[in-house]
Amino acid sequence: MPRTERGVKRKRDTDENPPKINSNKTQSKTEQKANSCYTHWLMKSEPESRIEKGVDVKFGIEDLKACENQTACWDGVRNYQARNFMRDDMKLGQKMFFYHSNTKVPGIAGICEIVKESYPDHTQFDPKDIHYDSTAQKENPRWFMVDVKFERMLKRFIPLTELKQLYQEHKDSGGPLANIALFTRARLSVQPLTTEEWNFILNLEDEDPE
DNA sequence: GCCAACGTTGGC
DNA sequence: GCCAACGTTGGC
Repeated sequence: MPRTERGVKRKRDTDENPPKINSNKTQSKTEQKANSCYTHWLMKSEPESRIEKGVDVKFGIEDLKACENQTACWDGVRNYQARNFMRDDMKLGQKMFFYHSNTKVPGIAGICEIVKESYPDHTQFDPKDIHYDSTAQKENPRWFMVDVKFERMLKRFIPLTELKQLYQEHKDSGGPLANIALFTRARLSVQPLTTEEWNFILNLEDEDPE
């Protein structure tokens, strides 16, 4: 139930024929890369109440913890590249960072596991849902989601500012975060991480924050 | 609440 | 298929 993907009124589909989705060059390049080496993920959701079309979009990591089995479906994603990562590349047992966005101190809060691979996002067919897509067809769903299960909180919250500083240093030094999607593809709500990026960030939880 | 960045739409 | 207009994301 993440509501990070804000409502989209879609009049026309640019993408009826999977898997050849985005003709956009940067996107297909990123996807090829994803197929070959991305095994970890970062997914954004908003931990603070915000009313959109009369509905509270809040879904922080504490909300996931409170779910049955500490598991929830990641519905409401309405961006093609984000969808493609979920639909094509996320595999059972892979780990993802739960990122808090649109909040006073954005950053990474915890770790979750993919416990169910992609299946159609039911909210696209629900006229009462804020992510309803009137043009989605039951026989040919457009939007997909995965199930994620809470694993643990990070030992300390890793704020965006810290990651950003490291990113800027690594851009010059060629360090592990030099190409991290969090800054190179800032608006993507479902992002891939290389194993190197994942391990580097994970090690930060044992360090003292500056 | 502002607004830069960027994805999408649709006229041509 | 270009690209201006428009809409969303999300940090600040």
